[in-house]
Amino acid sequence: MKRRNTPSKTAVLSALSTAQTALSHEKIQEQLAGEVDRATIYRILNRFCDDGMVHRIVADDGKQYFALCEGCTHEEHSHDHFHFRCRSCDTVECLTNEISVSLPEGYRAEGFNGVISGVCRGCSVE
Amino acid sequence: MKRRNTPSKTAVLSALSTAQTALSHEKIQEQLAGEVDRATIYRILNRFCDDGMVHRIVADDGKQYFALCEGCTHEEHSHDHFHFRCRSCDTVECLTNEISVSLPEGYRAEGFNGVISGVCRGCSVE
DNA sequence: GTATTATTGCAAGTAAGTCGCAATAATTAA
DNA sequence: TTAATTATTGCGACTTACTTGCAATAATAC
Repeated sequence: MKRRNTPSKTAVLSALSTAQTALSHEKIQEQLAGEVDRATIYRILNRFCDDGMVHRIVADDGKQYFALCEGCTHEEHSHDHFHFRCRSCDTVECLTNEISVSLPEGYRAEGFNGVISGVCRGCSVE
Repeated sequence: MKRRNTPSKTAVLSALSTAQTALSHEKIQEQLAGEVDRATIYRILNRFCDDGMVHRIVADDGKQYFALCEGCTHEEHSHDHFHFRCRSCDTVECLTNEISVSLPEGYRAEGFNGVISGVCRGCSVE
């Protein structure tokens, strides 16, 4: 199944690449209000994840956040870093620490999802 | 607000303490089918979390899982350990590694939620 | 330009979790 | 032991995040 370039896809991609943080579907929809359908945004994001361009973070609020992959090839992904979600402004950002956890014998790891929540710098200053 | 002992509360508690793993609301409901109402189970679990008897894990499937706290006092909680969710049998269990992550200046951590997903021992053998 | 088929928009559906409210029952005090 | 207080329950309705079916649209390849 070959991918096609569409205005919607471009719009979502540019929203993601402009953002300094990971974006929820909601935030993306706000930016693209009127331009792109809700369901389409979801589908585009899922495709991006399937293609390994974007990684999906499931935060402790149960919602999905999306961030462009940096320094990942299609074969080699390293998303073993934490994310921080601010409980005040609901912003999710990538932290730089890479973590490795050793699993018990016989376990196979496929995905890593680490989120620390609390209050970010901006919100604790105010 | 003082807590009361009820059969429902006891039932949920015993489900949690019998289990070797963290339980989803769904799993608990299965066990208590007909005995306790859906909403009541949710409320009991939330109360347990508020009281610090139970910790809540939000897995990468976006669902909540609950596990009894071990070795936590009301004042001092340490839940900085990872969890493992098997994508095949959907079981969530606690791992023993404790992790500490350093945050950037000005950030305050309040919650930790780390889940590694993959295939557990039981499922990879079969 | 035409054919192929990925992608879109819309509407409806699903699933997890919450909430209001009246009824019930655990606790406390009499 | 009984009566009063109020935490808890059950029910139903609701919200929110996300998915899906389907017909229409529009990228791409020839």
